[in-house]
Amino acid sequence: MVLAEAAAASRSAGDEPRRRILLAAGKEFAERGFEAATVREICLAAGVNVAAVNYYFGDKQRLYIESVKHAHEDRVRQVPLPEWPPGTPPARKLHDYVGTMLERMLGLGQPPWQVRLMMREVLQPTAACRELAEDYMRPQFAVLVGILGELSVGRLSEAELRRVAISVIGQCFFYRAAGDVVGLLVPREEIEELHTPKHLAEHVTRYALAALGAAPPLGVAPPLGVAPPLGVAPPLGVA
Amino acid sequence: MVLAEAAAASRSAGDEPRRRILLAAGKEFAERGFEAATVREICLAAGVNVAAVNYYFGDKQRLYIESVKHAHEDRVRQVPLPEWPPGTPPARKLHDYVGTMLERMLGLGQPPWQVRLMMREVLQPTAACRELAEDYMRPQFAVLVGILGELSVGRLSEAELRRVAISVIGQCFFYRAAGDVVGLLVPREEIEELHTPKHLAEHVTRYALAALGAAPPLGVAPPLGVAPPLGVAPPLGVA
DNA sequence: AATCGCTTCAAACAAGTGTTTGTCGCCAAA
DNA sequence: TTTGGCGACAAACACTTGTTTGAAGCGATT
Repeated sequence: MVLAEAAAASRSAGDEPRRRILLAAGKEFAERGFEAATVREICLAAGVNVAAVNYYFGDKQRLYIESVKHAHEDRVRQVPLPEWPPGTPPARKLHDYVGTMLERMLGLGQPPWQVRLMMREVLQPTAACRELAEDYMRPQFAVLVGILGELSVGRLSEAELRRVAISVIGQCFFYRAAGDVVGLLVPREEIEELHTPKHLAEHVTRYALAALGAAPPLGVAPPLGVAPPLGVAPPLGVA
Repeated sequence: MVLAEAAAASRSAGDEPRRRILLAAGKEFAERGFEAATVREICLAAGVNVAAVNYYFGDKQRLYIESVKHAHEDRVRQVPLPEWPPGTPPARKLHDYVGTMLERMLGLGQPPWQVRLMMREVLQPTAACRELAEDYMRPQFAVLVGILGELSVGRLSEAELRRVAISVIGQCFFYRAAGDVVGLLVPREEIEELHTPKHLAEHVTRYALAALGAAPPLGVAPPLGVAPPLGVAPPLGVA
């Protein structure tokens, strides 16, 4: 059909400039922030005319919103949460969860500007992106709280679980957000060796498990790897 | 002396506009970032002429650097680390350290823009402010690593201690940096009750102590307060 | 009174900003 | 072939930006 052809054309060739703008805008906004990024620079990088932004997105503000949404959805699609079969030990779920979160933040396979863009939003949310926080982050947060609830089998209140969840997320967040400063405090080779998503996931998970009494304290037993089965640790005697 | 009088005048009345500019600039830079903040707005808020910025600071860039330094020094002076007498239990030191850090970040007695300004620098350090990171943050970080070393009495390597230290700092950081998003995930009254510097300090400290085996796991024993003596917990039997 | 140095000010500057405009080329529909 | 509309473009628009300028204002010193 001619109509189908036209539609396809307007979505492939026709939307190619639109996607190029979205890509360039994401990088530029991430690196320089909304107000400092210039439409001209974005269009130059995208290889389109200045007027194209107005043509495709209306104005700079709406281009920004589209960029943030696009970046986040892209990132979540790239690194999804695994599906756990019933009966999966909560310790493994936690490990997977933390690993996924860190992979999203630190994963080197994908451009880093996407995360940086999100960081800006977290630090100072834009009105249009609160909905994104509501729609995406809240359910993710609930999953984590659920896992922690399984791990602590009723010993902690909902409020306490949320605090622990924030602690877990905060650690993951910090490794990315403050990466530059961390680089000033830790030897370079240590970062390259130990600050990979895999190693950090083990650390953050172990840290949480030990704090909850679901694993031995740090430095007491070999750190959990992928190989050894993850279960709830034997109850600890309390003084 | 006339000379002394003149010097005093040039440092009190004479530097009053300078200080007013520094104050207004700090707020403006913190809220909008370096490039988005405008010299005109700053001068309007400070009640001085636009040319004053150039007169007192040379240009916008140097005004920014001065603002960041001023804000940080001010904050550190407002909430200093306590002096610990020899023999102070490391668990108490950790509690004090975390409390100080959170008080600096969340303390309501002082304007919040100072911290926000620092957040921007941590997220994306400016060339001129790396020295600040070197001079101020590195020694502070070393103190924390030392405390954690005491707590784990040789069971952890230096690299592992640094990772734990980053975890502790990351949690404190996140409570401030992502405050707005946290507000979307946690009920309002829970924040007002539990997300105070004091309560959070207890949580972060307890979390770390439990992870290191220096306190019972979360939810097993009453949380540590100021009253009960803090010491190293009895060694834990390992499975 | 005259002079000097420091501070303040309104005004202007050149550069860069987001946005709009009118035109031109192109390709399918009539 | 003509027509119509869509997409791209250079040019211009109105505005804001950081910075500079030169002329005062003011008090203390000579």
